[in-house]
Amino acid sequence: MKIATFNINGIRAREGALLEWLAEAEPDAVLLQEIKSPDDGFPRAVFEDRGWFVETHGQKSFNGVAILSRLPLEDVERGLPGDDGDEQARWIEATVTGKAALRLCCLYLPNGNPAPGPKYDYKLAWMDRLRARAAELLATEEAVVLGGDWNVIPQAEDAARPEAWAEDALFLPETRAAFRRILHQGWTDAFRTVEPRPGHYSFWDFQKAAWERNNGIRIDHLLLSPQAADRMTGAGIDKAVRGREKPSDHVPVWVALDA
DNA sequence: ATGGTAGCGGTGCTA
Repeated sequence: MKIATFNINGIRAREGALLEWLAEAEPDAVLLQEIKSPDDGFPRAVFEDRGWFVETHGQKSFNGVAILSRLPLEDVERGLPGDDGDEQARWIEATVTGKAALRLCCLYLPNGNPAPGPKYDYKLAWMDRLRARAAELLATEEAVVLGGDWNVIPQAEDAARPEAWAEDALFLPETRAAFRRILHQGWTDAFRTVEPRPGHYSFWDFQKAAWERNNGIRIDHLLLSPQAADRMTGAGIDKAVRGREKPSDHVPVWVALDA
C-alpha cells in the first residue's frame, strides 16, 4: 500500500498535474494540502470518476486539506482537536482497511512567519495541539500515518542553504524542538529512515529561481506509528514533478507499506 | 540587492 502526501497549492490550478502524477505513481491514498477551496469547490467528480474516494476539509481561498483513496474512507474526522475557535482548515483523518486497518492523518501545519509574532504563536500552539492528538493516536497501538506539509525543516541537512533559514519560522530552534517532541513520542520519519544523507528536498520556492538552483528544503513528512513502521518497505520523493508545466512548489513524498 | 513568483479572486493576503 503506497501512501503519499502532496501540497498541491490550489486544487483547481493543479487538477491536470495531479491527475498526471496519480496515473503514473499509482498511490493507494494521497494526503493533499493547500487545496485553497471550500468543500463545494473541490472537483470531486473528476476524481470519483477515476475510482477515487474523496474526503475534503476546505475553506475559501486559503489552507484546506483532503484525502484521496482507492479504498473507502471510514470514520472521517475534520479539524484538529483542542481549540473550537480555530477556523483554519488544516486537519483531516480517516481509516482505510486493506489486510489491516490504517489510520491516515493529513495535516497542513501553520507556516508561522513572521516570527516572532501572532502567526508564530499560532504555529507553536497548533503544534502543542498536534502533539496531544499524536499521543492519542499512538495510544491506539494501530498503524497510523501522520503526514502532510509540516512547515518544519527538522535539521540543517534538510536545507540546501540552512543559514538562509536561521531566522525563519520553519527552522527556528523552538520550531524544531516542538517537532522533535512529537517525533520522540515514538514516530518514524519514513523518508529519513531510507535516506539518511543530506540533499533531498520536497519544496522549492517559486521565487528567486529556487528550483533552477536546487535551493530546496524538506518540509513534507510522513511520520509512522510503530505498527506502521514495521510494515514499511520503501519511501521516496518524486522530485521530477517540480520540473513540469505549472508545478506546485511542493512535490509528492511517499511511503510503501506491506498490505 | 529588502526584490522575486504563484494562487485566489477580483484587492491584497498568504506563502
